[in-house]
Amino acid sequence: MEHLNEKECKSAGMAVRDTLEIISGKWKLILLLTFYKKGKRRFRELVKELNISPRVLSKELQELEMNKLVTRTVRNTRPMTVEYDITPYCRTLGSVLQPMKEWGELHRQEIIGKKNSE
Amino acid sequence: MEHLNEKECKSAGMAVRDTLEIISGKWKLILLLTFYKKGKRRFRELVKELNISPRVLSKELQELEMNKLVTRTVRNTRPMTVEYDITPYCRTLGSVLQPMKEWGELHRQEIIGKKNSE
DNA sequence: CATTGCAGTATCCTTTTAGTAACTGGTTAC
DNA sequence: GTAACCAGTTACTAAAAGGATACTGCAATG
Repeated sequence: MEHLNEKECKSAGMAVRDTLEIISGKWKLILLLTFYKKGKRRFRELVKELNISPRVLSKELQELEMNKLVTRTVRNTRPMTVEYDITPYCRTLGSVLQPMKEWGELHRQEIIGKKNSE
Repeated sequence: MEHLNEKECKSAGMAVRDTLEIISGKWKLILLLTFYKKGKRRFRELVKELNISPRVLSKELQELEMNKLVTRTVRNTRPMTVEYDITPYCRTLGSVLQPMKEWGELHRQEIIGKKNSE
C-alpha cells in the first residue's frame, strides 16, 4: 500500500477487511485445505474427519458457498449425498494465502528466532 | 501454494493462520492504518479518535507490540504520555495487505458485479 | 488540597462465535 | 415397520471477544 490518500486508504482498508473476514473463523482455512488436499468431500465425511459439529459445518460451508469458494452438489445416490469441493475461483485465493504463508514463516523467525539472541 | 504434501500443507496452514490471527480482530487493522496515515498517537488520542474503550485498546496495543508491529514510547511530559507508532518491520506486512486488498477488490466484482448479469 | 489530565486496570455486562445433542425428513435394507 | 444412513436444523449451552464505566496512581495547576 504505497502512499494512499484518505479516501484510497479507507477503501483499501475495506477491501482488506473483506478478504480477512472471508477466511477468518475457526474452520474456513481448514475446510479449504481439506478440499485442496483430499478433493471433494461429503457432509458426513467432513463431520467425522474434522470433528466439527454439523451445525457449525453447515454454516461455514454456506458462507464459503456464498463467496463462490466451494460448490455444493447433490448426488442422487441411495441415501442422498451432497458433495462439497473448492471452485477454480477459490484458487485465486492463492495470491493471498501464499504471501500470508511466507510472512507467517518470516514472522516466526522474527519473534521466536530472536528471542534468545537479544 | 503449489503441490504440497501432507506435512508441508500442515505447516503452511499454520503459517497462514499465524498471520491471520495477528491481523484479525476488530481493531488491529484500524490501528495500523491510523498510525500509517497519521503517524504516532497517544493512548488517549486513540481512545477519542477511534471511540475504542481503553480496556480493549490496551489489549490490542499489547498484542501488536508483542508482535513487534508497534512501538510503545514513554515520554517525560508534564502529565506523562505514551506514544505508539508502527515499526519499520510492520511495513513488511505490506506484502500481505497489498494482495489482500487486490483480492478483496476483485472479489467484490466477482460477487456483486455479477449478481445482476447472471 | 481539590481539580484536571494522563495511562492504564478492574469489574461487570453484552454480543458474537463455537459446540452439544436431540431431532426432522427422506431413502434404502432387513 | 423398524433400524440404519444420509443432510441438515433446532434449541440450548459455553466460551471468547468486545464494550461501558469507574477506578488507581502520578504530576501539575489553580
